[in-house]
This record gives sequence, C-alpha cells and structure tokens, in this order.
Amino acid sequence: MLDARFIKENIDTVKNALKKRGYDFPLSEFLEIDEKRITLLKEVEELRNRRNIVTEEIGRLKKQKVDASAQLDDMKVVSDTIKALDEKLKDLEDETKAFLLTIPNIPHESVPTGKDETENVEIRKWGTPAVFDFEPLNHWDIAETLDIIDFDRASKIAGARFSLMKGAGARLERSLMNFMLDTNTAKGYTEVFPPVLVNRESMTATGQLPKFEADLFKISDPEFYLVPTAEVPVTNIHRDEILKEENLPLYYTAYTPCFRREAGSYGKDTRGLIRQHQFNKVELVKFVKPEDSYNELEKLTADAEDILMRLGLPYRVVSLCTGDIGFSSAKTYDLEVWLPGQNKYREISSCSNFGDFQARRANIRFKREGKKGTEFVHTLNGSSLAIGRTVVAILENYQQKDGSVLIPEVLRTYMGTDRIK
RNA sequence: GGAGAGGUGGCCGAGUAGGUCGAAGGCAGCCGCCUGCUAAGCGGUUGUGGGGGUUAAACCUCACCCAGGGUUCGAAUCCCUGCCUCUCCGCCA
Repeated sequence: MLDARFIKENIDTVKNALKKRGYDFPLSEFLEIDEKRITLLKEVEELRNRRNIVTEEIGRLKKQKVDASAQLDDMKVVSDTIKALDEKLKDLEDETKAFLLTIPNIPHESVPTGKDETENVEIRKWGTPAVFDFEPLNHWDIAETLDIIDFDRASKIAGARFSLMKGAGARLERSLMNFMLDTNTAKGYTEVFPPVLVNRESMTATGQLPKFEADLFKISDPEFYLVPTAEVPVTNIHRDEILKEENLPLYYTAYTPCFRREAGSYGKDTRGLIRQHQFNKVELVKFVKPEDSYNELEKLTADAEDILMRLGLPYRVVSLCTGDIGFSSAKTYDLEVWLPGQNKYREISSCSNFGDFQARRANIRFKREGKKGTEFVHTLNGSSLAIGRTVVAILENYQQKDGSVLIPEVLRTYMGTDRIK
C-alpha cells in the first residue's frame, strides 16, 4: 500500500511509476475523494470538540443540580449531525482505503523498464549446463523409470497438478527441505514453522488480497485461506507490532507447503512437477531498516543462489522488468535454473524487496533510538528454493546414461546414498 | 461439541449504581538531584494514529481501555455480535 499523502505530494512520480508497470489508475478521482474526506473530517472533529466541551459542562451543571436541558437539547442535535457525517466519512474512508489497496507498489529506479517477461534483464550466470552424450530426458520420464513419482495415483487421490512422491523421491524431497533449512539457519536465519491456513487480514497485509483472490485456495466455515507461500504467515509474524531498532534486521527461514489455484494457467506445464496445486518451498524473510533494504536484497539473493551453487545446479539471475514484477514488489530478482529436459532456464526462486509496501498494509513499524515516532520497516523475501522444481533440476541435470541419477555431494548424508537407480 | 471465566498503556494492575479517565498505583525506561562507587532515596518525565500548525519545533484538536455495532447530551464502564485467551467435561492426532 502506498501512503495517501505520498500520492498527493508526488502525483507525477506515482503516475509515471504505475504507467511503467502497465497500470493506469484514475488517480485524480482518488485525490478528489481524499480531499472530500479531509474536509468532512475537519467538520466532524470540530463538532466533536464542541460536544466534548458542552458535555463536560453538563456534567458539572448536573452535579450542582442546575438545569441543563438547553445544553442537552443542543447536544442531541449535534450528536445526530455527527452520526450522519460519520457515516459519510466512513464511506469515503472505505473508498480511499479500497483504492489504496489495489494500487501496486512503485518499482525501484534500478528496475529495468519493460512491458512483460521478454524484457527482463539477465544480470549474471553461474555454472555451465552439462553436455550429455545422450538425449537428456524430461524429469517425469526419469521419475517414472526410477519409480519415484506417481502422477497417475496422485490424480486419483486428488486431481490434476498433484504428485505422489515415493521412495527415493520422497526422501529427496525431505532431504532438500532439511538441507535448505540447515544451510539457512547456519547463516543466522531463525527457523519457524508457521500455520498454513491464515485469515483474510494476513493475506491482505502481504498483498495477495483483495486483488488476487482467484489465485488462492479458500475454505469457508470457518473462513481460512491456504498460503500460496510462506511469505504470508512469516511476514505476518510481526503484523501490528513496533519493533526495536536494536533487533533489526530480523531474518527468518521457513518450510511450508504452498497452495495455488493456478487459475489461468490451463495447458501450461501440465506434465511433471513444475506447476502444482501443492508444492513445498523453503522461504527466506527479512525485516530491515529502510536504508538497508536494497543491500539486504542483494544478500538475500546471494543466499538463495548459494543453495543452487552448493547443489551444483547451473542458473542465471534475472532482474524482472517493470511490467513483470509482482504487485507488492519494488524490485525482484528471479533465479532460473537450467533444465536439460526443457533445454532452457526455468524460475526456481524469486527474491523481492517490498520496501514499506507490505509493512504499511501490515502495520509493522520500528522505533529509532533517541528519535520520537515510528517508521515502517522494509520487508523482503525469497525462495531458497522451491523444492519441487529443485527435484526437477536435480533429476534432469544429474541424470546418467544408464537411467540412474547422481545425488549432489551436499545431499548424500541426507539421502543416505550417492545415486538413485 | 457442552459448561464457565476473562480480554485495560512496555509489563503488572486499579477503575463497572455512566460524566472532569488517555486512564490511579507499581515495575521497567529516560532526565535531574543526592551519594566516595553501586544500591537505596528524592523530584520530574515517558503511548499510538489522524487532522491542523511551524523552516523545524512548540502548540491546538480528534480518536484509541480486544474488534465491530447499539443505548445516551456523555461509555473503559450498560446492551448485542464477533475474535482471542484460560478452566472443567466430552472427543481427538
């Protein structure tokens, strides 16, 4: 969420930023409503002030047993007026709030301008895609041969876009979880294991709601949303809190399953593990001081990259352009891992700095020592990594001519073997 | 699922026959004083958000005693709804 006052004072900046994103908002309409709101607010407050004064007087008069019926009658009218104006005011407040909640974040100046994913900019590459002396297979073919993922039975149990990991496949999934969490906690991230059903407020705080309801699984009676990423519950850990400066930055890492409707992706990645309704992910989340957030984004991205390096998986880092970054994000780096089965790089992690956008929605502030007042923190997060896609990458990059798959060094103690065959 | 109790400031904890309560008191924190140092003691001070105001302050004002409604000239205090916490019974991994 952007600050209403910031919008008012920087109308052109906001307009341009949103245009770069491909959004066109009736900002002047917003300003009009907001101005009405302020005018009405002043009016109501003045009436309240008067009521407070007279009401006090009535108290005094009554105590002295003096007749106060004139004041009483007066205030009855004033109170009715306040009530009426309050209703109007609430409408205007709701309107401005609803408006603010649907305006995306302003991209950072370093974000490349572009209309869609074709204009994202490659920042760096790591590793060299292996050269195979045979035709590399897709991960689902490898998995079928090794009997470690059962897609047919998964669709019997649940439906399309679900998977049943089995034997070494299930173990690989679990090994990756543990490897990632262990690596992250060794770097100072605090491990948390949060709820994966959350309330509406939490989804609104991180920006999934109100705009992207269609992407979410929801249950009713009682109402809960299934988290599409650990970002949601972990960022909400500190919702409505005032943090101490000395405690910043805060680093968290969390494993959670993630649930996504994948509405509108019919026909895309229908086979295999790439796009599932339920997948596992280890996430990194940071709460930092505003002046540190872009440096922290680089460090967070490096921490996510480190997982890929340790696994020996070739990847590249892409800076998403203004037309492709997410709604809440001010800047995003995607990590794309090399997939021999598809002969291309595919997203495996997304690392973002949200600036104060989520913090304002979630009301997460901090207090500087010796300064009065509070400021919003900056929030960041990134996957380290999406586990399903990491399984895909390992199967495809480490496949051998005989159909077996080598296990990356760092996973062998977790897997209890150096090869799946 | 059934039966009860409760939600007040950073924390503890007063305050319910409605009025001068943003809220006693204590603790913690901050600033002074005192003291050889520390402790104790003494005095003062310390919430958040909005609107206005100022170069910036000061300052003025509105709101906030879980949340949302209601009654009333006036609500932390009364009524309703919701959320959360706790205790007992039942059920359950």
